[in-house]
Amino acid sequence: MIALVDCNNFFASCERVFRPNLKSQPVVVLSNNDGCVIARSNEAKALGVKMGAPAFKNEEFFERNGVNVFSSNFALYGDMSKRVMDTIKTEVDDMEVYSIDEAFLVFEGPAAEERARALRVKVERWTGIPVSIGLAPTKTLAKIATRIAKKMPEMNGVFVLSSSADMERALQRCPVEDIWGIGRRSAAKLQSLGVTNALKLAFADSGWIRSNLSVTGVRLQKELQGTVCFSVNDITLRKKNIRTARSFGKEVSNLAGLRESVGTFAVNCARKLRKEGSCCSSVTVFVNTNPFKPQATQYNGARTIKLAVPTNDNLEIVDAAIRALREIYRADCTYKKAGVIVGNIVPAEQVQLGLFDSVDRTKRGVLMKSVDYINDKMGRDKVRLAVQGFDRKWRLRQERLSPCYTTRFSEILTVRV
DNA sequence: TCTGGGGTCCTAGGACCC
DNA sequence: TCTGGGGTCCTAGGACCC
Repeated sequence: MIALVDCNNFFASCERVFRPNLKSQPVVVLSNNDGCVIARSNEAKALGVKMGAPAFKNEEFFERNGVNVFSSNFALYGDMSKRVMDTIKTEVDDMEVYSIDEAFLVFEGPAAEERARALRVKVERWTGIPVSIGLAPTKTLAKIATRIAKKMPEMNGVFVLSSSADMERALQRCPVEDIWGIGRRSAAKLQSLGVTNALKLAFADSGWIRSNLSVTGVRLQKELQGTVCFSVNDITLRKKNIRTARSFGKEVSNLAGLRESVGTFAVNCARKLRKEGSCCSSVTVFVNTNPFKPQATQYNGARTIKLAVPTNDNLEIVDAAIRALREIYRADCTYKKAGVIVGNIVPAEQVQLGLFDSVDRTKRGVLMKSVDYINDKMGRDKVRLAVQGFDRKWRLRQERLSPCYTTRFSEILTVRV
C-alpha cells in the first residue's frame, strides 16, 4: 500500500504549536507582503475565509470575527517540516518527501492501518503537528483517501481505500476537479463530456483521454483503476531550475532600485545552488509591472543569459543578472515584481571547463565558502556585494510575523511558571 | 495604499543532421 | 500527378502541483 501523510492546514498548525492559546481559534497565514490568504485553520474555513482571498479586502472581517492573522514565516515552516519528516523517517524505509507538508510512504504487510494510526499519534506527539493519512494501491488513490481521512472526523485521521466497494463509492463521491493532476482546464473539458467524478474518469474512453489530456491523463486514469504509474521515489532529485522572485512592498521605478533587488535575488539563487552542490549555465531575469493597475503602462520583460562555464559563484551570477536587467529595463514603467531564475543545472563536480575561461575557479570557490560560513554564522547577507545595497526600499511587508521559535536563539520561546 | 512564491512535465514546431 | 525516411535537440507555451 502507498500511504500519503498530509499535515493538516500546515502553516496555520505551525503557528499554533507555539501559541497553544490559539487552539480551536480561527487562524490564517498570509502570503509574502501580507498579500493574500495561503493557509487557514478549520475554524477559519468554517467562517468562509477563502484560499487566496486578498488580505486588504478582509481586514474588517478578520477583526470582527476574531481571526488571528499571521505573516508567512517560512523559516519556521521549513524547520517544522523537517521535524515532521524526520519523525516519519523513524518508522518507514521507503519515503518520498513530496512537498513541505506531504510525504508518500510504502507500507508493506497486513498491519498497514495500525502502523498508520501509530505514526499519526507519534508525529503529533513529537512535533505538535496534526496529520491525516490515506492508504491506497496508488498515489492518486492515496490522495483521495487522504481527503476522506480529513473530511470524516470519525475516521480519526486515517482512511484506507482497498476493497473495491469502498473504492467505487470514494471515486463516485470525488468530483473530477478534485483529482490530483486535474486542474481547471482539464476539469472543464471533462465536465463538458459528462465526466463529472473520478469513477466516470476511471471508465472514460481512453482514446479520448489520450488525445485531449495527453499521456498525463492516461497515467492518471490507470492510477484511478489501481495500476501504479507514479512510483514512490525515495531519492531526492537535483533541481532543474531555482528561482527567487518577490513582489515589492512598494513599487520600484528606477534602475538602481531594481538592480539592488535583482542583485540580491541572484545572490540568493547562487547560495541555493551551492547548497545543492550544483552549478547553473543560464540566468534569467524578469520584471513585471502591477497587473492590478490596468490604467498604468503594462510590461513584462524577461531575458536569459547563457554562461560559457557553469557556475554557482555570486559574482558571476550577479553580473549576468545585471546584464540581463539592463537589456529589459524600461524607464517608463513602475515595477511591482522581479525575479531571477537559474537553469541548465549540472552537478558542481561535473562542470565542463571552458577553453577561454579566465576565472580562477579554485580561488572563487574558497571565497564563496568563506562568504557562506560568515553569513551562516552572522546572518543572511552580512557579507554582501555593493550592488545589493542597504536600504532595501523594495523589501517585503510582514507586519504580523511570528518569532522564529526553532531557528533563532534570540527568538526562542519563553515559558513563565 | 493593498492581490505569493517555487517548482515539474508534456507537446508542437522549428532547425538541423545523415 | 509525382519531390524520402529517420532521427535529435531546443524552445515556447500550456497545464498542473503545493
